[in-house]
Amino acid sequence: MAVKRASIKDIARLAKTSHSTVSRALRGSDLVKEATAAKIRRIAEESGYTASAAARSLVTQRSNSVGVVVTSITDPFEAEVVRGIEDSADEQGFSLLLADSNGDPEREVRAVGLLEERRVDGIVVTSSRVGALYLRLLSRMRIPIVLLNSHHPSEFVHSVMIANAEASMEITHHLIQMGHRRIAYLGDRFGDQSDTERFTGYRRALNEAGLAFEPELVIPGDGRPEGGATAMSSLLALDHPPTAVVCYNDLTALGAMREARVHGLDVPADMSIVGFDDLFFSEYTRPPLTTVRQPMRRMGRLAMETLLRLLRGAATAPTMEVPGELILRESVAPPRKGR
Amino acid sequence: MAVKRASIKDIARLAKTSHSTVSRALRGSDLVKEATAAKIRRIAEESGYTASAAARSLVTQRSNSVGVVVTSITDPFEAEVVRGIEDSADEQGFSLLLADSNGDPEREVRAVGLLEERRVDGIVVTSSRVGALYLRLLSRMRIPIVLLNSHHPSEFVHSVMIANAEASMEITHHLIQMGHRRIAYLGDRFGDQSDTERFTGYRRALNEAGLAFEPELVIPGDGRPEGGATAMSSLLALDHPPTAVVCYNDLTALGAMREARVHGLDVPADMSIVGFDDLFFSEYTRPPLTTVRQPMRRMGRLAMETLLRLLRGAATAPTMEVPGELILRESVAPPRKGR
DNA sequence: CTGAAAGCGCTTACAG
DNA sequence: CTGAAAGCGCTTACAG
Repeated sequence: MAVKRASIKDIARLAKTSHSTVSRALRGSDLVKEATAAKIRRIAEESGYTASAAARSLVTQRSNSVGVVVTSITDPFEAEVVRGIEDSADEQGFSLLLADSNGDPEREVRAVGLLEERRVDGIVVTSSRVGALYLRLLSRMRIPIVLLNSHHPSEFVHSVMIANAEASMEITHHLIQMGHRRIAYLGDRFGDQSDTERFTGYRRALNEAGLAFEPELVIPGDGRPEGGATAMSSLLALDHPPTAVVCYNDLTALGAMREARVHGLDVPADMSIVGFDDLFFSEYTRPPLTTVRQPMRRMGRLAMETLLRLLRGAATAPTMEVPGELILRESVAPPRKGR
Repeated sequence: MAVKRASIKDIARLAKTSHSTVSRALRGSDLVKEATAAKIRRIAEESGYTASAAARSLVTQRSNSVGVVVTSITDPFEAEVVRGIEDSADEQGFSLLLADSNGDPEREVRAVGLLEERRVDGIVVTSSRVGALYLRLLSRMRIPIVLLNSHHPSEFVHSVMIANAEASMEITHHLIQMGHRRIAYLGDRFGDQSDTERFTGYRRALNEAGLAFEPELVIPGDGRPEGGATAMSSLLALDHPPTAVVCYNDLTALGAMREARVHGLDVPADMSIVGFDDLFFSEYTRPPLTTVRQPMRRMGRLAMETLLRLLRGAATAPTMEVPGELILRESVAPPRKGR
């Protein structure tokens, strides 16, 4: 099926020169007489010549490609981050190799194996759910790795982070200011560091306000609507349910909102709910969701740029932190009297 | 930064054999004595050897990689499809090169150029918004191409389609059955064939029911919530607004629902709204959205499998069509009396 | 400015 | 079963 493609030698023959000269001309070397170069370019163009990245990278020992490792590309957070990475990669002429692990360890191993064979120049891991296994495998490759929203400093591993604790504290504080006293935290059992940090921010806000921490108000979800719904259901089964809930992310909040509604509660009148991420749908929920905006694309971009800097051998801070932004919408209201 | 990696020659030296034998052993050739093979495998393992895909593909003329071209990976429809492709690619040991054009022609050109340099074995285009430019560029490569939800039969171009017209007809018919007589179609000006076909199904359903087609009830959106909101707003400005609207997709419906609400309408009591796709959030909208489910992952899988079949030189139907599935939820109700 | 030569890391006929 | 040789398509010192 694949038709034989023109090589540098074919062009050389047509241009009556050597393939070395063709290579130089096409790469824009100024070691070639302009007239020769022009002729070569024309012939290359006419014959639809495109250099082989494989051959080139064999000699340069650079592939100009990066591996992007996601837990699931269908998670809107990861998709946005990948978009930012791709934007930057496109500008730099880098290709993106996408590896979706689906959180499956065996698949992780296979994915890393493929990236290794392809000799990617670097890797960005967009998920905070980095298996320890994963990181060990990746580190073995001894190429720069940039983690998104997860930490693991070492010579080869850098991080781009959102200020989780600060943002979580801020949004919890917002609920407190609105008059809430019983505030739940609906986490993500797979959220690792992100979850821990957001939880920390929540606790800190309670603390600062002199509110007691109630373990029964902390329930883990799974980072998705299903988990949010289930967790909300547990919360509502409590003798003394909360009047507000801080969700690990918007997906969790989406499920929590629906579950509250199913139980006949009005959001926000009966129950205030806040999220984290500010995904595309969050301004379209009913009511629109109050949340923390993560600059997802910018973070993706930053990750790619960090990788590029590392590849150039430039010094880079081992971890870069960007701030979250509180987005006030309509899913928060003061608690009803007497609750 | 990149440390020198072990090559086949290094392994050969350590194993006191030739690199040819190492190559054979590692590829599992039965031309190698088992004892030798075992020793080689052990040494390769110990030295962390991983074959170079670049070197291999230089000689085999196969890259075991496919290019995936999306309009935007942040569109949940495309993300789901990519997931299906990736699932299948993973099983076959293929790598995915992701190219996001963001609908920008210049970027399309660059993206295709990169895929060409990398000598991908095939390409799947997940977006129905295929620029004519794109397809011309891609076809030049003379490698198999599979289009998702868009048609363009030729020797190298195959398609995986949803039965747009049928599904659209069915969901429109559902609205008619519920008693609606003034039904709008809220399209996607960038939707190309998908939009045309869904519109056709809508018209056909009206026709069959003997309902007049009213051009003023057809308004194009942009396939996203913003466009859905704007279009709904125009619809509501009509002297005689519709009582139901068929949206090009769920994203459009999301915007339309919010806009209806902003205008003080209750969905579905005052306005029935249906979508297309059944994205992850559609069961979480309020009210949950009645829509047509596309088996997105399965379609992605099918696209990849078609590509693989083409690469094997096997015969394949130029276009494969999968059915949509009507998902009844709560965004549809009979029209209010007297409207 | 230009060309011949070496080499990147593999696979695979060919000869034994 | 094994090895030497050729070659995939490039880049880049080296010599002119």
